[in-house]
Amino acid sequence: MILEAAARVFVRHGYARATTNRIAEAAGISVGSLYQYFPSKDAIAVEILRRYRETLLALVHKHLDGVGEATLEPVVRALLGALLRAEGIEPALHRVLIEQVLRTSARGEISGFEERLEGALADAIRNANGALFGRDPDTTSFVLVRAILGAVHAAVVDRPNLNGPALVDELTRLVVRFLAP
Amino acid sequence: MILEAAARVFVRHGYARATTNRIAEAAGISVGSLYQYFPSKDAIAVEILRRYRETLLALVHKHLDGVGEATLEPVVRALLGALLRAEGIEPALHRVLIEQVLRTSARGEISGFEERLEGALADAIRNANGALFGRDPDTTSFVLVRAILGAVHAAVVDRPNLNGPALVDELTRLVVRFLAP
Amino acid sequence: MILEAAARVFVRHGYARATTNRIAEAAGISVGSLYQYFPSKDAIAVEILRRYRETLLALVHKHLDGVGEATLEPVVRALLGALLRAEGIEPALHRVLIEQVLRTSARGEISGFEERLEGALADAIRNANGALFGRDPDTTSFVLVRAILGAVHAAVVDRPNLNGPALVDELTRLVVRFLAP
Amino acid sequence: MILEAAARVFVRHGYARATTNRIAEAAGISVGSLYQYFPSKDAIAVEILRRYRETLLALVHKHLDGVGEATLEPVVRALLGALLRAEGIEPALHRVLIEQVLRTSARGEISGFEERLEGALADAIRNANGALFGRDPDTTSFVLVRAILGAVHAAVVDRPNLNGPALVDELTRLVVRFLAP
DNA sequence: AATGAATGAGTGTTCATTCAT
DNA sequence: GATGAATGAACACTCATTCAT
Repeated sequence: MILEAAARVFVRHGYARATTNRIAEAAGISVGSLYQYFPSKDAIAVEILRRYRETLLALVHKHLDGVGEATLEPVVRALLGALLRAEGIEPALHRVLIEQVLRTSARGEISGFEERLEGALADAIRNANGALFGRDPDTTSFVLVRAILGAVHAAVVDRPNLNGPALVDELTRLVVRFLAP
Repeated sequence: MILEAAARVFVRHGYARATTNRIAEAAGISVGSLYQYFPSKDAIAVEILRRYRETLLALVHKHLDGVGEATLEPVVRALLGALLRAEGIEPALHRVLIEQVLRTSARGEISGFEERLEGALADAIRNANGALFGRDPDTTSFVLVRAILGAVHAAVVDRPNLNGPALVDELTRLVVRFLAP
Repeated sequence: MILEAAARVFVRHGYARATTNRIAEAAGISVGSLYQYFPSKDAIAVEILRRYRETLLALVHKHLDGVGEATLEPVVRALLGALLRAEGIEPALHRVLIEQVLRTSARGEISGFEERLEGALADAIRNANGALFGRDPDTTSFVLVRAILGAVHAAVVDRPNLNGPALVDELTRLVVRFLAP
Repeated sequence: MILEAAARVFVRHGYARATTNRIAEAAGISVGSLYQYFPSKDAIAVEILRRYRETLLALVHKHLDGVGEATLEPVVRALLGALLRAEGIEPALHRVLIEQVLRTSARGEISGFEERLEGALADAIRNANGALFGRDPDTTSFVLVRAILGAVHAAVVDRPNLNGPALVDELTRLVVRFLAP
């Protein structure tokens, strides 16, 4: 409850202007109670971000786990479609958390999300394509994860009305062509 | 002077802890004088971001203006290399501004940067490739701009030591393959 | 139990930072139960101080009751030794209570301790010395009680390693000479 | 101005309930201004105590500097009289500061006051009496300083109406007899 | 134009106390 | 009786902004 309320307040007011009293009010409790569940405002944001991150990672794993060489394209298409249909992404929340919380004390506790995605993708690549002859798998998955995250994120945040098949087509094409040997 | 000083203070302390007194001190003037040139702290950040944005756009235009079909790959490679060599990107400043300023009051005054990049890219695409038969140019440039921005930004911010030729190779491959008909 | 626990918490954290929850926890009960036995945090401190005061008074009486003229010095020496050996003084507790509790609401409920000591001493003086010709017994016992309390308290609190025979010698000398006719 | 106002508020409300806003109001300024002169509430109390301490030490030195063997009694009498006439002691302020401020962070910055008094007294003793044959000068001055501080302090705080000649007589007797060889 | 002392609303956080269970 | 979650007033402190000099 508190996390949901806090997420709403973060989205509506931004992190800096989301006062603990406002969050408590939105959660229908008192500030005092808020502090019985979370030791600080930062801790609330960190927990929201942690859960969000786990959700996304689970979604990615769910799609990539069964991937094989023949199935690369449909799997990528399904994953991207799921991401874009906001099954994983909560745009405004993601934005405010990434943009503002990371600046605060919590930096270190949160990092590693993209790195884990890169690892998951690198594994999937090896399973599907064998070696990308001559290409460094670390660099390849770094570029791909960050590029896709950038595009998906931008699509969800800045172009909510663009989420049509054309977008999935283009994103899928980007991935599949990039991963061709 | 004020803008340079403010940029330094933003980078060093983060937006929220960059007090106007600190900025004024770093600029060698008094707070009072600061407010004679900028009506608010936000206005300073907005102006920094505006200039930063213009610099990046100019860099992109400079590289794309002479692009022709035969030269797509070297041009892309040169542009990406320039971006990654921090000729355009100042990672820490970019991060603090994007991550923190946009949430504040200034949201609306700043947007449009990526859209203009997309326009520039779309033009270049048309000049170089003619039509990408059957593909929607808006969606294509949207995906490409956001993907590249995501990857370049991540590389500059999170992997300052990764900026080797392999990275440029992969990024160039991403672009060129994606733009193939 | 509650009082012992509270005393420990007062000593460890100071009065202001000794929360009622901490006290209850130290006592192995809940805050709610705490408030079934004491109406407020102050009341706990007052009761601790009251008992402490009674202990000290009893110690003084025990030594002074049998005093006679011939025995003044050994009695004084024994009493001072007992006080300094912490048979009566618990320095840290004394300090925190005296220094912090008295300021709170409880001022009036606690006073009278020194006055009763003065009375006890005045009686002992009369028994031992008869009249201190020409000297006002009230002033004399006031001065003596406060001087000794000051010195003993300082010794226990500030000079725990000074509690040797030399200290008792000097204190005894102070008392005996002062009470000489 | 701030220190005077703070002293008044400390005395009236006690340290814990002396809010910085109250102090600022009493000083006729805003909280913000308060913090331009002192970095914290504690710092204000520490500075008050420091000045108070210096005043007292100066008073003691002024009286003891010219002491000689023959003049011990009149000098002691004059000093005690001065102390009791509140030339040096501000009872309520002293109490609240000693009792409450020392518990806070400032402990270390303030200590040493009594020790310096002991040193001053020890010097005076040597000048006046030569050696107190066989007695440890450190213990002697410790006992005397703490005893006198205790008695004088109590007189000023608890017996404002007792400050008559009889009190000075008794205190002087205490000192002179104690210092006799 | 330049200064910088002054402002005061606003923040995160604490903790004595209450009361439904 | 016992519990402990809930309360919310209160606090120290910050900082964007103003304005008299």
